[in-house]
Amino acid sequence: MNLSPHTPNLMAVLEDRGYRATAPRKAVVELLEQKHEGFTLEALSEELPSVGRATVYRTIKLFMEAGVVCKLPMMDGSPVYSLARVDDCHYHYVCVQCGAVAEFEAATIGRLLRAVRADIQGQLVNHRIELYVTCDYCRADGGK
Amino acid sequence: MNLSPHTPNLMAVLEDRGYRATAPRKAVVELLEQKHEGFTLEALSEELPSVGRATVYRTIKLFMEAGVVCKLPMMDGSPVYSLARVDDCHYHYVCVQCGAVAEFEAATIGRLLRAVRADIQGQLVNHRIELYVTCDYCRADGGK
DNA sequence: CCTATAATGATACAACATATCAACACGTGA
DNA sequence: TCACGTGTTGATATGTTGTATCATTATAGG
Repeated sequence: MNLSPHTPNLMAVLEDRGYRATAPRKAVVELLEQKHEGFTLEALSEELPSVGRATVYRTIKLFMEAGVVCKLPMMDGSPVYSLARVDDCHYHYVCVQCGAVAEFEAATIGRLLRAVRADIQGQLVNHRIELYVTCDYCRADGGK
Repeated sequence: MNLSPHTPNLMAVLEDRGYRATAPRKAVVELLEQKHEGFTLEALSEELPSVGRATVYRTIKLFMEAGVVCKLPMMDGSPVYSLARVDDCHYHYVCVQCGAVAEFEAATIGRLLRAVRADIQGQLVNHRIELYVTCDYCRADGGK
């Protein structure tokens, strides 16, 4: 893993996985590097009129397979996408108002999972933990 | 709260909330009481050809508002619905193979949230925790 | 039994996402 | 440089999940 936080070379991630560095993909990457937290694919696509919608979805899917982009559900279930900056296991918290996504890492969670494993039937294969917050910026806005 | 585990009187839940006990709703309830774990609304609707799709969705929505039915995302984001049997705060684990849903309660989670609150910016307003397992039954099937 | 209102269901629509497929771009080997 | 095979694109159609609309019907309560 050689993703440097905040400035991963996204195009290289794709090339390392055997994909070509095409113009449409570069356009997606360029946008991604700017608005890398808490975006929707429809918005992304609208901001890239030169790139087909299908290609935007496909490119993001490649990044998800590479573990570089995460998709998470808002409280109502609608999807938000986010660039992952921490390379290994991480969790997200999302602002319920503006959709901004941040990551956190909690050693506590490992302990939680070990404790929970005893309480459930079956073999734990995965888990999902999402926190929903009002971010400081939105709180300062006074709910505007 | 007077939901007796495993056999809640679902129709009464609706009536307590001011809704009528109509025939379509009774049909939904009857099915719900049988296959109460890990179902999709499309499947539910298909099994109730006498009830309109919209009514199935509407009825389940009422149960969700009453806290009696939960909607949770599978690992790929697709929704699964489940009857809630425990009345207060509870969490779910889902079999990734058959979609069966079970509930668990972990005191640990309260501690987790308190610990995490210090690690994140913003005000925690909600959270989501889902565990994905291979249930004993599916494991016995040998991945069939 | 009448009437106001809740509820239904057919249909259309919306949001999010993938499948199809002809046209195109790209790298490579001749 | 050309030709070829394959990866890629984008327009379009389709799929999935869910809600809005609205004319019609059912229901409860006087």
